[in-house]
Amino acid sequence: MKTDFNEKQVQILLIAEALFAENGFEGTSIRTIAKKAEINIAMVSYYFGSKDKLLEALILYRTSDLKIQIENLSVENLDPVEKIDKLIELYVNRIRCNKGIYRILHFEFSSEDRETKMKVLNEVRARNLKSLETIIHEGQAKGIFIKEVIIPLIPPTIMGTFFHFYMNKEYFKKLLTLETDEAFENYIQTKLKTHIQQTIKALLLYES
Amino acid sequence: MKTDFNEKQVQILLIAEALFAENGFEGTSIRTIAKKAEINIAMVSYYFGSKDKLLEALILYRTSDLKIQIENLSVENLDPVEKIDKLIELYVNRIRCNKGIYRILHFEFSSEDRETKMKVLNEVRARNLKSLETIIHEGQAKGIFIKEVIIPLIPPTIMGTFFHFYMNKEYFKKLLTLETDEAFENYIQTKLKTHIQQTIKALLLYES
Amino acid sequence: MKTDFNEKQVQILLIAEALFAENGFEGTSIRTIAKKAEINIAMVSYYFGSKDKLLEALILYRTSDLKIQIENLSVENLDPVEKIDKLIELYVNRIRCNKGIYRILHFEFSSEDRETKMKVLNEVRARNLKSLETIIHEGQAKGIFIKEVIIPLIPPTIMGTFFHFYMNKEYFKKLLTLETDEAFENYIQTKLKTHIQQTIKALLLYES
Amino acid sequence: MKTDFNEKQVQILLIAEALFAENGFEGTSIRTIAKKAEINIAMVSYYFGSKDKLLEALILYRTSDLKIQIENLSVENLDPVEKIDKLIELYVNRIRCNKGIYRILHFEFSSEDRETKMKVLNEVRARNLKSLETIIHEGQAKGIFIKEVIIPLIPPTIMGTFFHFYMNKEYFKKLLTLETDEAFENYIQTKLKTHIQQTIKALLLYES
DNA sequence: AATGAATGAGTGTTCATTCAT
DNA sequence: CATGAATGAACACTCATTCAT
Repeated sequence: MKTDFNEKQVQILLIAEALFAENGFEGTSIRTIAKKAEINIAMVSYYFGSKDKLLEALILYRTSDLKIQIENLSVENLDPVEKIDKLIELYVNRIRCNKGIYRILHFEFSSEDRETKMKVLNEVRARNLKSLETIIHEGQAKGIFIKEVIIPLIPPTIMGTFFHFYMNKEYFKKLLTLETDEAFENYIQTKLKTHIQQTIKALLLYES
Repeated sequence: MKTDFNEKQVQILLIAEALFAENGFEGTSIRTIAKKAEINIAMVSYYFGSKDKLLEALILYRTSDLKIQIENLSVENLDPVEKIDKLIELYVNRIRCNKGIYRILHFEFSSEDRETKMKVLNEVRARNLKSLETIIHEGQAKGIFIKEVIIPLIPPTIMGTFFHFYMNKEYFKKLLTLETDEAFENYIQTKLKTHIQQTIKALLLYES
Repeated sequence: MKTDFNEKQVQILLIAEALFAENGFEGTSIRTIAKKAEINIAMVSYYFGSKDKLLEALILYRTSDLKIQIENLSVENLDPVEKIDKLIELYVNRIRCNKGIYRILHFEFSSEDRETKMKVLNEVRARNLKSLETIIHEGQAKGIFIKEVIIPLIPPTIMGTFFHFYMNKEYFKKLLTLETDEAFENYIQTKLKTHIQQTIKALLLYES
Repeated sequence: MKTDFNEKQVQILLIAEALFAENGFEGTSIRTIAKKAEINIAMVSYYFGSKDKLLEALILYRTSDLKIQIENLSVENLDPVEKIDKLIELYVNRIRCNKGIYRILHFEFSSEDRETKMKVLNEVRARNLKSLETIIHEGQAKGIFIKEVIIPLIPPTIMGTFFHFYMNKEYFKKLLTLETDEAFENYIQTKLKTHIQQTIKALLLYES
């Protein structure tokens, strides 16, 4: 499976990503993509084989991207609590910058058999989880973090909180009186991020 | 707007709900619904007017259901921490029993203009938030809960965690070695529920 | 074939006629008729057998009506020119009052095989033509009317003028600055009627 | 708005015209057109966008045709009476050659809101009316034509007479003992045309 | 006698895809 | 290598009609 795409293919992928994120996979027609990309309708099938293949290509393109973004936190000279903060900040930023593909990955594929194919995605998840585990185990070894915590359930809390907030944008804009999209985005980067950090830290630190 | 549906209508609604939850609204055709419900294709339009109206009817049917399920927690003679536990249990159970409609409501309509129509949904959300606020304010007044918490961000954490877990079923089944769907369901009702309770309680109780 | 209809049937017929006249036969659905008549959808089929049969019933009902409306002009003690005036007035009024059925008869069925069935219509036409011939022959005998005229082409001029005007209602309303439908109707009864009378009289009187 | 159509489009337009003229717009399905044109059902939408647009294209195609046919009568060195004769001959010939589209235009759009969109048609009508007015005003100025005439009611008389005759073909064939369609067509070009000319001239010349 | 429920054929339209050039 | 033309299947929906009650 090829992972390098030419200029035109990338252009199509980016537009497809935006449209998929906006209207969903089923809600986006090849015609719409072609029109927005100012290319012929046949080009999508020509370049990617089919609409499904286009999506797979998009995931491939984006997840290979994700790999590069991941840095190794454990080497940094920070205490575990700071590392958690940092990790969540990284998480949030990464999702924020890749909302399109994340949304697609997490909502278009839920409960589909396609999921099994998503090796790349699973690899990313596995690495993320590994990073988190390393940090937490370090904190637990140092007696800072509690032990009664199910680590695999922490990423769902981080990502779930983010997505639930993001996908109910209009509701929260109204609720929190965020007038513009910029205000909403800004809220995510400040208050929401802090909320998630605070939540996870509390979970790890609070001895019940 | 009618809220009572006859037997056949309910049958259609239930099948539609399952299919919408499984394949999304756009991904589900009237034909599929009709075939599964063993009715004529025209019946959907006949009973509900259109596919859109069917969805609205489904939401109406389910949310009128939700209203009834809501109980008043504040009157119970429990301390705030127990109330939080109870509320989350209620939350989780309600979502669990209405996964279909919840998924539709929270993910199919994200960023759609239809959202504004969803008064019922907003009412439910408002009531839920109100209950939560009441409990937390009580806890804060008693000096049990911390004050540095953004209450409207708590439901996203509860629901987001649940949904992210639920919508990545296959991944977590593999990760947590849950062989069957029953095991998965059981995990939600025990471990996941506890994780969410633990998380929110920590958030409210941990003085940083 | 029965020609007497009960109260409910007549009600349906009248509403159907209005709708057919407005939107044509194909453009009018049984549902629309049923809704406007505030009866069950099945009633139309129940009372008349089918939509086609309804139309036939309507034609039957109206043409048996038309028969009665025809009066004998020739006996009246008027000079031929006055008789022409009178005849056209009668023509116009009759068409005006039966626009629906006339439109259907003359334009919905043109070139259809059903035409052969339309014995009643042909009888009416024959009688009308006979009346006209009698008057014109009388006028010609008296040396008032010219002889170089093809009598069977006169009804087309009368009816054609009327219908062309009526069926391009919106255009003529704009052209003649007739603001309301009432103004349009009034224009027909006054100016258009006079125009037709003037035209036919000129045709009969003008020696070229 | 494009007015040039390729070979295939013209083929479709011609078949559509025939079918629309035969069975009306509503009475003609895209499938029927496609079948008769031996093309795929989707081609109509593909070429024209929609059934409505197909009709608009047809009107455009035909009326742009009409434009070319129109000659400037006023410049010819004829007296007003001759000009009227000529104009009517032109009228009749044009309608005769474009019966299909004329029938559609005049009977499918009666009293519909679509009518307002039909700018091209209105332009043609306006131009025709203008030509007629010019001639009549000239005749009136020369003291040949009477002044008591409502000019906008003359086209309805011309066209109405023609159409009423044409659309009741079978009736008139029987009445006038015209055995064949050719005889009928011939009658239109000779007797009917003359009748209309005679009628309008009489209207304009007869001083009551 | 009258009707609500239900049907299957048909509507216009859009879809992803293919193919000849 | 790229594309405009074309396709057939599927879409939501409306139609006139029927049938059990």
